[in-house]
Amino acid sequence: MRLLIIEDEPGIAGFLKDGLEEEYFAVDIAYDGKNGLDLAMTNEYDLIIIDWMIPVISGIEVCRQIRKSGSLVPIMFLTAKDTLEDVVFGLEAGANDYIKKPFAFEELLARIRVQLRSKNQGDDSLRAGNLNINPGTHQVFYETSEITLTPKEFALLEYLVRNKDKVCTRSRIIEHVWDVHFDSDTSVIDVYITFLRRKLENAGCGNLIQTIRGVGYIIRES
Amino acid sequence: MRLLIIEDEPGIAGFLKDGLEEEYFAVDIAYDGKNGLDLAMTNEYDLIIIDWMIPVISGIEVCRQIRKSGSLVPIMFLTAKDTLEDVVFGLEAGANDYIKKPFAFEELLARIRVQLRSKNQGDDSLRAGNLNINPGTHQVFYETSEITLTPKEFALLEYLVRNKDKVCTRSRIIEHVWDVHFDSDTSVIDVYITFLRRKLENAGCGNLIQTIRGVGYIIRES
DNA sequence: GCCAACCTTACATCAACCGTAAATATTAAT
DNA sequence: ATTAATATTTACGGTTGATGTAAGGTTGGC
Repeated sequence: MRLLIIEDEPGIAGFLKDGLEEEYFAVDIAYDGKNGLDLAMTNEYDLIIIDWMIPVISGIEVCRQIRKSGSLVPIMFLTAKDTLEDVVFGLEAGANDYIKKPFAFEELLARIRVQLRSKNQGDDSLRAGNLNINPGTHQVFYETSEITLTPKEFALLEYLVRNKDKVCTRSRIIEHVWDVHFDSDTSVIDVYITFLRRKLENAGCGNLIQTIRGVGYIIRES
Repeated sequence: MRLLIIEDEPGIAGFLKDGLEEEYFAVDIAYDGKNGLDLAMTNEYDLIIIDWMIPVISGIEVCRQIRKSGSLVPIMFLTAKDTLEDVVFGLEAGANDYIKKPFAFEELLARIRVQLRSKNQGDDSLRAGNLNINPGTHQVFYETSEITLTPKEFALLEYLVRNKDKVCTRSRIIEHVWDVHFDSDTSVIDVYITFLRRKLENAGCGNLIQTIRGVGYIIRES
Protein backbone atom coordinates (compact mmCIF):
# COMPACT_ATOMS: atom_id res chain seq x y z
CA MET A 1 0.00 0.00 0.00
CA ARG A 2 1.37 3.32 -1.00
CA LEU A 3 0.93 6.53 0.95
CA LEU A 4 1.69 10.17 0.32
CA ILE A 5 2.50 12.49 3.19
CA ILE A 6 2.38 16.25 2.61
CA GLU A 7 4.05 17.83 5.62
CA ASP A 8 6.58 20.65 5.85
CA GLU A 9 8.19 19.92 9.23
CA PRO A 10 11.00 17.47 8.44
CA GLY A 11 10.88 16.08 11.97
CA ILE A 12 7.27 15.02 11.81
CA ALA A 13 7.53 13.92 8.20
CA GLY A 14 10.51 11.70 8.96
CA PHE A 15 8.87 10.28 12.05
CA LEU A 16 5.75 9.37 10.08
CA LYS A 17 7.71 7.92 7.18
CA ASP A 18 9.80 5.70 9.44
CA GLY A 19 6.85 4.55 11.48
CA LEU A 20 4.70 3.78 8.48
CA GLU A 21 7.46 2.01 6.62
CA GLU A 22 7.86 -0.25 9.63
CA GLU A 23 4.23 -1.09 9.01
CA TYR A 24 5.16 -2.07 5.47
CA PHE A 25 3.70 0.92 3.69
CA ALA A 26 5.51 2.49 0.75
CA VAL A 27 5.77 6.17 1.69
CA ASP A 28 6.41 9.28 -0.41
CA ILE A 29 6.90 12.69 1.17
CA ALA A 30 6.29 16.19 -0.15
CA TYR A 31 7.40 19.21 1.86
CA ASP A 32 4.99 21.73 0.39
CA GLY A 33 1.57 21.89 -1.17
CA LYS A 34 2.65 22.36 -4.75
CA ASN A 35 4.97 19.42 -4.71
CA GLY A 36 2.41 17.33 -2.91
CA LEU A 37 -0.26 18.11 -5.46
CA ASP A 38 2.10 17.20 -8.27
CA LEU A 39 2.87 13.86 -6.69
CA ALA A 40 -0.79 13.21 -5.92
CA MET A 41 -1.73 13.82 -9.54
CA THR A 42 1.08 11.81 -11.05
CA ASN A 43 0.82 8.71 -8.93
CA GLU A 44 -1.80 6.37 -7.70
CA TYR A 45 -1.78 6.45 -3.93
CA ASP A 46 -3.89 4.36 -1.65
CA LEU A 47 -4.14 7.13 0.92
CA ILE A 48 -2.91 10.70 1.34
CA ILE A 49 -2.09 12.48 4.58
CA ILE A 50 -2.04 16.28 4.42
CA ASP A 51 -0.99 18.78 7.01
CA TRP A 52 -3.33 21.75 7.30
CA MET A 53 -0.60 24.37 7.40
CA ILE A 54 1.87 23.89 4.59
CA PRO A 55 3.73 26.34 2.34
CA VAL A 56 2.96 27.42 -1.24
CA ILE A 57 -0.50 25.85 -1.50
CA SER A 58 -2.58 25.24 1.62
CA GLY A 59 -3.59 21.75 2.64
CA ILE A 60 -7.24 22.43 2.07
CA GLU A 61 -6.58 23.72 -1.41
CA VAL A 62 -4.52 20.64 -2.23
CA CYS A 63 -7.42 18.51 -1.08
CA ARG A 64 -9.89 20.43 -3.22
CA GLN A 65 -7.70 20.12 -6.28
CA ILE A 66 -7.34 16.40 -5.82
CA ARG A 67 -11.09 15.95 -5.56
CA LYS A 68 -11.63 18.25 -8.50
CA SER A 69 -9.58 15.89 -10.60
CA GLY A 70 -12.09 13.17 -9.85
CA SER A 71 -9.91 11.08 -7.55
CA LEU A 72 -11.58 9.24 -4.68
CA VAL A 73 -8.38 8.41 -2.82
CA PRO A 74 -8.87 8.56 0.97
CA ILE A 75 -7.49 11.82 2.38
CA MET A 76 -6.65 12.47 6.03
CA PHE A 77 -5.85 15.85 7.53
CA LEU A 78 -3.32 16.56 10.24
CA THR A 79 -4.38 19.69 12.03
CA ALA A 80 -3.28 21.71 15.02
CA LYS A 81 -6.52 23.61 14.98
CA ASP A 82 -9.55 21.83 16.24
CA THR A 83 -12.38 24.28 16.05
CA LEU A 84 -15.61 23.15 14.55
CA GLU A 85 -15.29 25.36 11.49
CA ASP A 86 -12.00 23.82 10.52
CA VAL A 87 -13.38 20.34 10.64
CA VAL A 88 -16.38 21.31 8.59
CA PHE A 89 -14.11 23.05 6.12
CA GLY A 90 -11.91 20.02 5.79
CA LEU A 91 -14.76 17.63 5.25
CA GLU A 92 -16.43 19.95 2.78
CA ALA A 93 -13.20 20.07 0.83
CA GLY A 94 -13.43 16.33 0.44
CA ALA A 95 -11.37 14.88 3.28
CA ASN A 96 -12.35 11.52 4.74
CA ASP A 97 -10.93 11.99 8.23
CA TYR A 98 -8.74 14.28 10.28
CA ILE A 99 -6.56 13.93 13.32
CA LYS A 100 -5.45 16.59 15.78
CA LYS A 101 -1.80 17.30 16.43
CA PRO A 102 -0.28 16.18 18.68
CA PHE A 103 -1.47 12.64 18.11
CA ALA A 104 -0.47 9.15 19.11
CA PHE A 105 1.07 7.19 16.28
CA GLU A 106 -1.09 4.22 17.16
CA GLU A 107 -4.22 6.24 16.69
CA LEU A 108 -3.10 7.52 13.30
CA LEU A 109 -2.31 3.99 12.26
CA ALA A 110 -5.69 2.74 13.36
CA ARG A 111 -7.46 5.48 11.42
CA ILE A 112 -5.40 4.75 8.34
CA ARG A 113 -6.46 1.13 8.50
CA VAL A 114 -10.08 2.16 8.83
CA GLN A 115 -9.82 4.18 5.64
CA LEU A 116 -8.05 1.44 3.75
CA ARG A 117 -10.56 -1.11 4.95
CA SER A 118 -13.60 0.93 3.96
CA LYS A 119 -12.01 1.39 0.57
CA ASN A 120 -11.97 -2.36 0.32
CA GLN A 121 -15.62 -2.62 1.42
CA GLY A 122 -16.17 -4.32 4.68
CA ASP A 123 -14.13 -7.26 5.69
CA ASP A 124 -11.09 -6.68 7.83
CA SER A 125 -8.83 -9.47 6.73
CA LEU A 126 -7.83 -10.10 3.17
CA ARG A 127 -8.56 -13.45 1.64
CA ALA A 128 -7.98 -15.40 -1.49
CA GLY A 129 -9.30 -18.91 -1.30
CA ASN A 130 -7.87 -20.45 1.85
CA LEU A 131 -5.16 -17.86 2.12
CA ASN A 132 -5.64 -15.33 4.85
CA ILE A 133 -3.74 -12.09 5.21
CA ASN A 134 -3.76 -9.81 8.20
CA PRO A 135 -2.42 -6.35 7.34
CA GLY A 136 -2.38 -5.33 11.00
CA THR A 137 -0.06 -8.05 12.22
CA HIS A 138 1.62 -8.81 8.88
CA GLN A 139 0.79 -12.43 9.20
CA VAL A 140 -0.19 -14.80 6.46
CA PHE A 141 -1.99 -18.08 7.01
CA TYR A 142 -2.77 -20.88 4.63
CA GLU A 143 -5.43 -22.99 6.26
CA THR A 144 -3.92 -23.42 9.72
CA SER A 145 -0.24 -22.95 9.02
CA GLU A 146 1.50 -19.61 9.09
CA ILE A 147 3.73 -18.50 6.24
CA THR A 148 6.64 -16.27 7.22
CA LEU A 149 7.33 -13.50 4.75
CA THR A 150 9.81 -10.65 4.57
CA PRO A 151 8.40 -7.11 4.32
CA LYS A 152 8.68 -6.86 0.55
CA GLU A 153 7.26 -10.31 0.04
CA PHE A 154 4.35 -9.39 2.26
CA ALA A 155 3.73 -6.11 0.50
CA LEU A 156 3.71 -7.79 -2.89
CA LEU A 157 1.36 -10.55 -1.81
CA GLU A 158 -0.92 -8.04 -0.12
CA TYR A 159 -1.13 -5.99 -3.27
CA LEU A 160 -1.91 -9.00 -5.42
CA VAL A 161 -4.60 -10.19 -3.03
CA ARG A 162 -6.19 -6.76 -2.70
CA ASN A 163 -6.47 -6.81 -6.46
CA LYS A 164 -7.43 -10.44 -6.82
CA ASP A 165 -9.17 -11.38 -10.05
CA LYS A 166 -7.62 -8.35 -11.71
CA VAL A 167 -4.40 -8.44 -13.69
CA CYS A 168 -1.68 -6.53 -11.89
CA THR A 169 0.60 -5.09 -14.53
CA ARG A 170 4.29 -4.74 -13.89
CA SER A 171 4.09 -0.96 -13.97
CA ARG A 172 1.38 -0.93 -11.33
CA ILE A 173 3.15 -3.40 -9.11
CA ILE A 174 6.33 -1.40 -9.23
CA GLU A 175 4.41 1.79 -8.47
CA HIS A 176 2.54 0.41 -5.50
CA VAL A 177 4.93 -2.00 -3.91
CA TRP A 178 8.20 -0.33 -4.77
CA ASP A 179 8.42 3.44 -4.94
CA VAL A 180 9.64 3.47 -8.48
CA HIS A 181 7.91 5.49 -11.18
CA PHE A 182 10.08 5.01 -14.23
CA ASP A 183 12.99 2.59 -14.18
CA SER A 184 11.29 -0.35 -15.79
CA ASP A 185 14.54 -2.12 -16.39
CA THR A 186 14.77 -4.41 -13.41
CA SER A 187 13.76 -7.93 -12.59
CA VAL A 188 13.02 -7.51 -8.88
CA ILE A 189 9.40 -8.35 -9.44
CA ASP A 190 10.22 -11.68 -11.05
CA VAL A 191 12.54 -12.56 -8.20
CA TYR A 192 9.99 -11.76 -5.54
CA ILE A 193 7.30 -13.64 -7.38
CA THR A 194 9.65 -16.62 -7.30
CA PHE A 195 10.23 -16.16 -3.55
CA LEU A 196 6.50 -15.96 -2.90
CA ARG A 197 5.68 -18.93 -5.07
CA ARG A 198 8.26 -21.07 -3.30
CA LYS A 199 6.98 -20.19 0.16
CA LEU A 200 3.36 -20.67 -0.86
CA GLU A 201 4.22 -23.98 -2.51
CA ASN A 202 5.98 -25.17 0.64
CA ALA A 203 2.88 -24.33 2.63
CA GLY A 204 0.77 -26.41 0.25
CA CYS A 205 -0.73 -23.44 -1.56
CA GLY A 206 0.67 -23.88 -5.03
CA ASN A 207 -0.37 -22.25 -8.31
CA LEU A 208 -1.93 -19.26 -6.62
CA ILE A 209 -0.06 -16.63 -8.57
CA GLN A 210 -0.48 -16.88 -12.30
CA THR A 211 1.65 -15.20 -14.96
CA ILE A 212 0.12 -13.11 -17.71
CA ARG A 213 2.92 -13.00 -20.18
CA GLY A 214 3.97 -9.53 -21.30
CA VAL A 215 1.63 -7.92 -18.81
CA GLY A 216 1.96 -9.00 -15.22
CA TYR A 217 0.46 -11.37 -12.65
CA ILE A 218 -2.92 -12.30 -11.25
CA ILE A 219 -4.35 -14.17 -8.30
CA ARG A 220 -7.63 -15.78 -9.17
CA GLU A 221 -10.14 -16.54 -6.46
CA SER A 222 -11.49 -20.09 -6.19
CA MET B 1 -5.44 -0.65 -31.60
CA ARG B 2 -2.43 1.29 -32.71
CA LEU B 3 -1.18 4.49 -31.14
CA LEU B 4 1.41 7.09 -32.04
CA ILE B 5 3.23 8.98 -29.32
CA ILE B 6 5.12 12.14 -30.23
CA GLU B 7 7.27 12.97 -27.23
CA ASP B 8 10.88 14.06 -27.02
CA GLU B 9 11.73 13.03 -23.44
CA PRO B 10 12.89 9.42 -23.72
CA GLY B 11 11.94 8.74 -20.10
CA ILE B 12 8.31 9.67 -20.51
CA ALA B 13 8.09 8.14 -23.96
CA GLY B 14 9.44 4.81 -22.73
CA PHE B 15 7.23 4.83 -19.68
CA LEU B 16 4.15 5.42 -21.85
CA LYS B 17 5.14 2.81 -24.40
CA ASP B 18 5.69 0.11 -21.77
CA GLY B 19 2.49 0.88 -19.92
CA LEU B 20 0.37 1.00 -23.06
CA GLU B 21 1.86 -2.16 -24.50
CA GLU B 22 0.88 -3.92 -21.30
CA GLU B 23 -2.62 -2.84 -22.26
CA TYR B 24 -2.18 -4.56 -25.64
CA PHE B 25 -1.83 -1.43 -27.74
CA ALA B 26 0.60 -1.35 -30.65
CA VAL B 27 2.72 1.71 -29.96
CA ASP B 28 4.96 3.78 -32.23
CA ILE B 29 7.12 6.59 -30.92
CA ALA B 30 8.48 9.71 -32.61
CA TYR B 31 10.97 11.91 -30.78
CA ASP B 32 10.27 15.11 -32.70
CA GLY B 33 7.49 16.81 -34.60
CA LYS B 34 8.81 16.19 -38.06
CA ASN B 35 9.23 12.50 -37.52
CA GLY B 36 5.87 12.32 -35.82
CA LEU B 37 4.12 14.02 -38.68
CA ASP B 38 5.79 11.67 -41.15
CA LEU B 39 4.57 8.65 -39.23
CA ALA B 40 1.10 10.12 -38.79
CA MET B 41 0.77 10.70 -42.51
CA THR B 42 2.13 7.35 -43.62
CA ASN B 43 0.23 5.16 -41.17
CA GLU B 44 -3.31 4.84 -39.99
CA TYR B 45 -3.39 5.27 -36.23
CA ASP B 46 -6.38 4.86 -33.96
CA LEU B 47 -5.18 7.64 -31.68
CA ILE B 48 -2.26 10.05 -31.51
CA ILE B 49 -0.73 11.54 -28.38
CA ILE B 50 1.32 14.68 -28.91
CA ASP B 51 3.44 16.60 -26.47
CA TRP B 52 2.98 20.36 -26.73
CA MET B 53 6.66 21.20 -26.58
CA ILE B 54 8.60 19.12 -29.07
CA PRO B 55 11.56 19.94 -31.31
CA VAL B 56 11.60 20.77 -35.03
CA ILE B 57 7.84 21.18 -35.50
CA SER B 58 5.64 22.17 -32.56
CA GLY B 59 2.91 19.86 -31.33
CA ILE B 60 0.19 22.26 -32.31
CA GLU B 61 1.55 22.53 -35.82
CA VAL B 62 1.70 18.76 -36.14
CA CYS B 63 -1.93 18.63 -35.07
CA ARG B 64 -2.95 21.26 -37.63
CA GLN B 65 -1.14 19.45 -40.42
CA ILE B 66 -2.82 16.17 -39.57
CA ARG B 67 -6.24 17.79 -39.63
CA LYS B 68 -5.40 19.62 -42.83
CA SER B 69 -4.81 16.27 -44.47
CA GLY B 70 -8.40 15.37 -43.71
CA SER B 71 -7.72 12.79 -41.00
CA LEU B 72 -10.20 12.54 -38.15
CA VAL B 73 -7.98 10.41 -35.91
CA PRO B 74 -8.47 11.28 -32.22
CA ILE B 75 -5.62 13.49 -31.00
CA MET B 76 -4.67 14.08 -27.38
CA PHE B 77 -2.26 16.71 -26.16
CA LEU B 78 0.18 16.38 -23.33
CA THR B 79 0.80 19.83 -21.99
CA ALA B 80 2.72 21.37 -19.14
CA LYS B 81 0.89 24.62 -19.69
CA ASP B 82 -2.67 24.78 -18.54
CA THR B 83 -3.83 28.29 -19.19
CA LEU B 84 -7.11 28.79 -20.92
CA GLU B 85 -5.57 30.14 -24.10
CA ASP B 86 -3.49 27.05 -24.58
CA VAL B 87 -6.46 24.78 -24.24
CA VAL B 88 -8.48 26.87 -26.67
CA PHE B 89 -5.56 26.89 -29.05
CA GLY B 90 -5.24 23.16 -28.83
CA LEU B 91 -8.89 22.50 -29.39
CA GLU B 92 -9.01 24.98 -32.26
CA ALA B 93 -6.11 23.19 -33.84
CA GLY B 94 -8.25 20.07 -33.87
CA ALA B 95 -7.35 18.18 -30.71
CA ASN B 96 -10.01 16.03 -29.08
CA ASP B 97 -8.67 16.13 -25.55
CA TYR B 98 -5.69 17.24 -23.58
CA ILE B 99 -4.07 16.21 -20.33
CA LYS B 100 -1.81 18.24 -18.09
CA LYS B 101 1.65 17.11 -17.19
CA PRO B 102 2.27 15.70 -14.72
CA PHE B 103 -0.49 13.16 -15.05
CA ALA B 104 -1.41 9.78 -13.60
CA PHE B 105 -1.11 6.93 -16.04
CA GLU B 106 -4.54 5.69 -14.99
CA GLU B 107 -6.14 8.92 -16.04
CA LEU B 108 -4.46 8.94 -19.40
CA LEU B 109 -5.57 5.37 -20.01
CA ALA B 110 -9.16 6.23 -19.07
CA ARG B 111 -9.18 9.16 -21.46
CA ILE B 112 -7.72 7.07 -24.25
CA ARG B 113 -10.49 4.54 -23.83
CA VAL B 114 -13.07 7.31 -23.91
CA GLN B 115 -11.73 8.50 -27.25
CA LEU B 116 -11.64 5.02 -28.71
CA ARG B 117 -15.13 4.30 -27.47
CA SER B 118 -16.71 7.44 -28.87
CA LYS B 119 -15.18 6.57 -32.19
CA ASN B 120 -17.13 3.36 -31.99
CA GLN B 121 -20.35 5.08 -30.85
CA GLY B 122 -21.55 4.10 -27.46
CA ASP B 123 -21.22 0.68 -26.00
CA ASP B 124 -18.28 -0.09 -23.79
CA SER B 125 -17.89 -3.81 -24.33
CA LEU B 126 -17.46 -5.20 -27.78
CA ARG B 127 -19.82 -7.83 -29.10
CA ALA B 128 -20.42 -9.93 -32.13
CA GLY B 129 -23.29 -12.32 -31.69
CA ASN B 130 -22.62 -14.28 -28.54
CA LEU B 131 -18.97 -13.32 -28.50
CA ASN B 132 -18.01 -10.77 -25.89
CA ILE B 133 -14.75 -8.87 -25.73
CA ASN B 134 -13.50 -6.79 -22.85
CA PRO B 135 -10.65 -4.47 -23.86
CA GLY B 136 -10.00 -3.49 -20.24
CA THR B 137 -9.29 -6.99 -18.95
CA HIS B 138 -8.28 -8.53 -22.28
CA GLN B 139 -10.81 -11.28 -21.80
CA VAL B 140 -12.93 -12.96 -24.46
CA PHE B 141 -16.08 -14.93 -23.72
CA TYR B 142 -18.24 -17.05 -25.97
CA GLU B 143 -21.52 -17.55 -24.16
CA THR B 144 -20.24 -18.54 -20.72
CA SER B 145 -16.84 -19.97 -21.55
CA GLU B 146 -13.68 -17.90 -21.66
CA ILE B 147 -11.36 -18.13 -24.64
CA THR B 148 -7.69 -17.60 -23.85
CA LEU B 149 -5.84 -15.60 -26.47
CA THR B 150 -2.29 -14.34 -26.85
CA PRO B 151 -1.86 -10.56 -27.16
CA LYS B 152 -1.63 -10.57 -30.96
CA GLU B 153 -4.57 -12.89 -31.29
CA PHE B 154 -6.57 -10.63 -29.01
CA ALA B 155 -5.58 -7.48 -30.87
CA LEU B 156 -6.57 -9.02 -34.19
CA LEU B 157 -9.93 -10.25 -32.94
CA GLU B 158 -10.60 -6.91 -31.28
CA TYR B 159 -9.97 -5.11 -34.53
CA LEU B 160 -12.23 -7.40 -36.51
CA VAL B 161 -15.03 -7.05 -33.99
CA ARG B 162 -14.69 -3.28 -33.73
CA ASN B 163 -15.20 -3.28 -37.49
CA LYS B 164 -17.82 -5.98 -37.65
CA ASP B 165 -19.99 -6.05 -40.77
CA LYS B 166 -17.23 -4.23 -42.58
CA VAL B 167 -14.59 -5.93 -44.68
CA CYS B 168 -11.16 -5.59 -43.09
CA THR B 169 -8.53 -5.53 -45.80
CA ARG B 170 -5.14 -7.02 -45.23
CA SER B 171 -3.41 -3.68 -45.36
CA ARG B 172 -5.84 -2.21 -42.85
CA ILE B 173 -5.28 -5.09 -40.50
CA ILE B 174 -1.54 -4.68 -40.72
CA GLU B 175 -1.84 -0.96 -40.13
CA HIS B 176 -3.94 -1.32 -37.00
CA VAL B 177 -2.78 -4.48 -35.34
CA TRP B 178 0.94 -4.47 -36.01
CA ASP B 179 3.34 -1.58 -35.42
CA VAL B 180 5.95 0.14 -37.51
CA HIS B 181 8.54 -2.61 -37.20
CA PHE B 182 6.38 -4.89 -39.25
CA ASP B 183 7.98 -6.32 -42.37
CA SER B 184 5.15 -6.60 -44.85
CA ASP B 185 4.78 -9.25 -47.51
CA THR B 186 4.47 -12.21 -45.23
CA SER B 187 1.61 -14.41 -44.29
CA VAL B 188 1.39 -13.58 -40.59
CA ILE B 189 -2.20 -12.52 -40.94
CA ASP B 190 -3.22 -15.82 -42.44
CA VAL B 191 -1.43 -17.61 -39.67
CA TYR B 192 -3.15 -15.62 -36.96
CA ILE B 193 -6.51 -15.99 -38.62
CA THR B 194 -5.92 -19.72 -38.47
CA PHE B 195 -5.00 -19.52 -34.79
CA LEU B 196 -8.12 -17.53 -34.02
CA ARG B 197 -10.43 -19.77 -36.01
CA ARG B 198 -9.10 -22.83 -34.24
CA LYS B 199 -9.60 -21.37 -30.77
CA LEU B 200 -13.05 -20.06 -31.64
CA GLU B 201 -14.01 -23.41 -33.15
CA ASN B 202 -12.88 -25.22 -30.01
CA ALA B 203 -15.08 -22.93 -27.95
CA GLY B 204 -18.05 -23.77 -30.17
CA CYS B 205 -18.01 -20.51 -32.05
CA GLY B 206 -17.19 -21.65 -35.56
CA ASN B 207 -17.48 -19.81 -38.87
CA LEU B 208 -17.30 -16.39 -37.25
CA ILE B 209 -14.49 -15.05 -39.38
CA GLN B 210 -15.23 -15.19 -43.07
CA THR B 211 -12.77 -14.79 -45.90
CA ILE B 212 -13.39 -12.32 -48.67
CA ARG B 213 -11.16 -13.63 -51.36
CA GLY B 214 -8.73 -11.09 -52.76
CA VAL B 215 -9.69 -8.52 -50.17
CA GLY B 216 -9.54 -9.58 -46.55
CA TYR B 217 -11.77 -10.80 -43.73
CA ILE B 218 -15.09 -9.95 -42.13
CA ILE B 219 -17.06 -10.80 -39.04
CA ARG B 220 -20.78 -10.63 -39.67
CA GLU B 221 -23.16 -9.97 -36.83
CA SER B 222 -25.95 -12.49 -36.14
C1' DG C 1 -6.32 -27.53 -66.02
C1' DC C 2 -4.06 -23.56 -64.41
C1' DC C 3 -3.10 -19.87 -61.46
C1' DA C 4 -3.51 -17.08 -57.56
C1' DA C 5 -5.06 -16.65 -53.15
C1' DC C 6 -5.59 -18.78 -49.04
C1' DC C 7 -4.88 -22.35 -45.39
C1' DT C 8 -2.07 -25.15 -42.61
C1' DT C 9 1.85 -26.99 -40.47
C1' DA C 10 6.41 -27.00 -38.97
C1' DC C 11 10.16 -24.65 -37.61
C1' DA C 12 13.23 -20.53 -36.41
C1' DT C 13 13.70 -16.52 -33.77
C1' DC C 14 13.22 -13.57 -30.14
C1' DA C 15 11.67 -11.70 -25.85
C1' DA C 16 9.69 -12.66 -21.42
C1' DC C 17 10.01 -15.23 -17.57
C1' DC C 18 12.15 -18.39 -14.09
C1' DG C 19 15.49 -19.79 -10.89
C1' DT C 20 19.75 -19.64 -8.83
C1' DA C 21 23.55 -17.43 -7.01
C1' DA C 22 26.26 -13.78 -5.89
C1' DA C 23 26.57 -8.86 -4.50
C1' DT C 24 24.86 -5.15 -1.87
C1' DA C 25 22.17 -2.91 1.72
C1' DT C 26 20.00 -3.07 5.96
C1' DT C 27 19.25 -4.52 10.60
C1' DA C 28 20.42 -6.78 14.87
C1' DA C 29 23.69 -8.53 18.16
C1' DT C 30 27.97 -8.55 20.49
C1' DA D 1 32.41 -0.22 16.23
C1' DT D 2 32.53 -4.65 14.46
C1' DT D 3 30.43 -8.61 13.22
C1' DA D 4 26.76 -11.52 11.96
C1' DA D 5 22.30 -12.29 10.16
C1' DT D 6 18.80 -11.11 7.18
C1' DA D 7 16.60 -8.64 3.41
C1' DT D 8 16.87 -6.75 -1.04
C1' DT D 9 18.68 -6.15 -5.49
C1' DT D 10 21.44 -7.35 -9.54
C1' DA D 11 23.27 -10.59 -12.87
C1' DC D 12 22.94 -14.31 -15.84
C1' DG D 13 22.08 -18.75 -18.15
C1' DG D 14 18.23 -21.84 -19.08
C1' DT D 15 13.45 -22.43 -20.35
C1' DT D 16 9.24 -21.43 -22.15
C1' DG D 17 5.97 -19.42 -25.10
C1' DA D 18 4.59 -15.89 -28.47
C1' DT D 19 5.56 -14.34 -32.86
C1' DG D 20 7.18 -14.44 -37.53
C1' DT D 21 8.93 -17.19 -41.69
C1' DA D 22 8.80 -20.47 -45.09
C1' DA D 23 7.15 -24.07 -47.74
C1' DG D 24 3.78 -27.29 -49.35
C1' DG D 25 -1.19 -28.37 -49.69
C1' DT D 26 -5.85 -26.89 -50.69
C1' DT D 27 -9.47 -24.26 -52.63
C1' DG D 28 -11.94 -21.37 -55.83
C1' DG D 29 -12.27 -18.71 -60.07
C1' DC D 30 -11.29 -18.50 -64.85
